[in-house]
Amino acid sequence: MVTLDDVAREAGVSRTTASRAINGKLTVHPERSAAVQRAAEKLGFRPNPAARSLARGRHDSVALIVSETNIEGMTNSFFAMALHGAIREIAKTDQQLVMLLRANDESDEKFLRFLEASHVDGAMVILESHNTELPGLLEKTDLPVVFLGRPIESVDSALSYIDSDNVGGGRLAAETLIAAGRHRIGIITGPIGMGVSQDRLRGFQMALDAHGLDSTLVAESDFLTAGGAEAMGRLLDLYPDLDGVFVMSDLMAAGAVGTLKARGRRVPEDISLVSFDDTVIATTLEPRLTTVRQPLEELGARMVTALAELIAAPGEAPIRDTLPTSLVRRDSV
Amino acid sequence: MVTLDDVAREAGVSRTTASRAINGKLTVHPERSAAVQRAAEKLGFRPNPAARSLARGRHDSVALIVSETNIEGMTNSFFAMALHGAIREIAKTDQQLVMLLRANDESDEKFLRFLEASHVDGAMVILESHNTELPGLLEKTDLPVVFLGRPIESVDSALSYIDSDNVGGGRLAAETLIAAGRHRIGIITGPIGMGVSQDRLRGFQMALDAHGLDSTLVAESDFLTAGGAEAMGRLLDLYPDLDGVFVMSDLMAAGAVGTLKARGRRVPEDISLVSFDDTVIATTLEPRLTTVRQPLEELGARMVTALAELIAAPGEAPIRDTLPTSLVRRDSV
DNA sequence: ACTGTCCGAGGAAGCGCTTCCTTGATGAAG
DNA sequence: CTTCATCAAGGAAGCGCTTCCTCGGACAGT
Repeated sequence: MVTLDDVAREAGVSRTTASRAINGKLTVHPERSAAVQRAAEKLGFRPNPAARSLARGRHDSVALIVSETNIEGMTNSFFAMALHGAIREIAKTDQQLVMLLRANDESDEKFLRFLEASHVDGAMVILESHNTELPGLLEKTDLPVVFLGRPIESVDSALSYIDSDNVGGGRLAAETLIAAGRHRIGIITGPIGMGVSQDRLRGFQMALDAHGLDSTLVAESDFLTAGGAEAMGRLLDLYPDLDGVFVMSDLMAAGAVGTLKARGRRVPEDISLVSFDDTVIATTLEPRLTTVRQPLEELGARMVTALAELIAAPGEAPIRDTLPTSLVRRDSV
Repeated sequence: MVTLDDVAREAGVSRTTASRAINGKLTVHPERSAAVQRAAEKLGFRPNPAARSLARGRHDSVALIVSETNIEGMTNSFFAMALHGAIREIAKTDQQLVMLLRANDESDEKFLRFLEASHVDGAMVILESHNTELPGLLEKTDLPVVFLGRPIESVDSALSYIDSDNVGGGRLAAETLIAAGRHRIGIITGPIGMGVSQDRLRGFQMALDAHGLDSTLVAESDFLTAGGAEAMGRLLDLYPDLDGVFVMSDLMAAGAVGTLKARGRRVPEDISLVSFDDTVIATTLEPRLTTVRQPLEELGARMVTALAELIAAPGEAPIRDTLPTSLVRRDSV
């Protein structure tokens, strides 16, 4: 850990002056100030916020008070539900949850610095399709990190993650469609670069192959509604005889159902559909979706406890937990 | 501020012993330990987390890394959109955002202690119908607090809040319906105990009164979908000749439209509807909703800056800002 | 040339807590 | 009765930073 003293020594000034320079006080000679800045930069100095708070009597942190119901209401997305589980679990400990925003246009370098400046004991990331670069980035830090969702990098790295049994979920979806008597079964995946997509696809294909069915009716998409609508169209164009489809998220399923209706295909009469997630969408859509449930709030909670374990025992083996998925039968099959 | 030294003095032991007792170390005589606990309780001692972090080299805080897109996707609720604005704004400063969960079953007393133990410089609350007790509770603390949404207590207190122009929004809704030639216009409100409900109702009634229309066709509800469906039914039962309705949230509008359809009323042919919020629901519903837009992300951002001002200048007058609402015309009028 | 100002810089104290090290007291062992 | 271990408790240092206070030097005014 680089302290202000180190910086002062490097710059050849007193700690007092270094402090002033770092804080942009005006009573310090420009030349020396520059020297301090240079030294700080060179050594990678990050002021310890705890020491600052103590000395200043100020904390530079504000609270957002979140009523439980605030987040209970957020049942409509993967992220929100996982967040709910995580916050609940944190509240049981005496830890604080600080939210760090990684802006879309922020450079990797800058974010890493920001993260280190935060002086947190560990970090968690809920992986969605848009932040797949984070695992690779966070590998560079030796801060304990837990991901919700298997990072694609996990095979040859020591990343820790909590995930649901996506392979099993994919198999479950496929078997449900097969059991319903379907045999031209397509699949709409999330970004194929994501671990979850690969795992679900694998489970799905294993099941179809085991039954001697064609498992190559694949359309890649993005987990979102519009993408699902578009991918469904593509699939239908290529395989007009489709009678079943596994869609990897409720959101995409909403889009897919729209396309299906627009093309005059009835669900489930003409084509059966199984989706994934079991968010509220699955119950509000017409027809209500048969979907593979992921225990999102549990995943969020487990992410928190896993991180605590990692912090308590650094250098141990990575934590990799898989929670079971289950099928929720409704009206779309 | 009560420090460990105060506790030690009160308990008649050394600071070292007090520290050990507080942290449950076993090398302290049970009797003295009890004395320390009593003293701490009596004085209301809360360990300063900054001092702890500094001494222990540990921070007891973990980060949740949130990509911007994570929360951009949360466009479907009042809370989520405001949160988005707030997080973005915080990221511009060097402050940290800590999320504090107020559990549904947590006592006021306990929460207040928890809040104080957090040692944050200030707090923010996004008011929704379920956490209306928070303003009254937080008045008891002298921590700077900013609410998003006018607390009902605001009239005779010094609470700070940011709100959208709900009176103007209510008027806007009414005038839109009147301009569409409607003259039996009902309204479905949120909980009437909430400031926002009162304000929107007031604006609505002012406009109807100005045009000599009956402004008493009121049904109270809860801002949620099911409530909206139910309230619409009530309104229809009482006033079968209704030809226009102002619904105070997109969520309730979704329910109301459902009821309307079920009863064979076409929107907007038979009855015009204006809602409030402009969340994604407004564009996904059939018909797409004409709705009063609140600048939710701006409200969230302004809440952050207001809090910063409050922290910087404590004891100043409360901050009360109102941001304009606007009408978004779609297909429901 | 002498005093008075002003400015930049450093010494040192101190923020509130934990913890190493030491000390005194007690009881067991020789 | 002395010696040792054992245990509870306190003294004091120190975590990394800010900031009050002091001080030396440069400069201007007389």
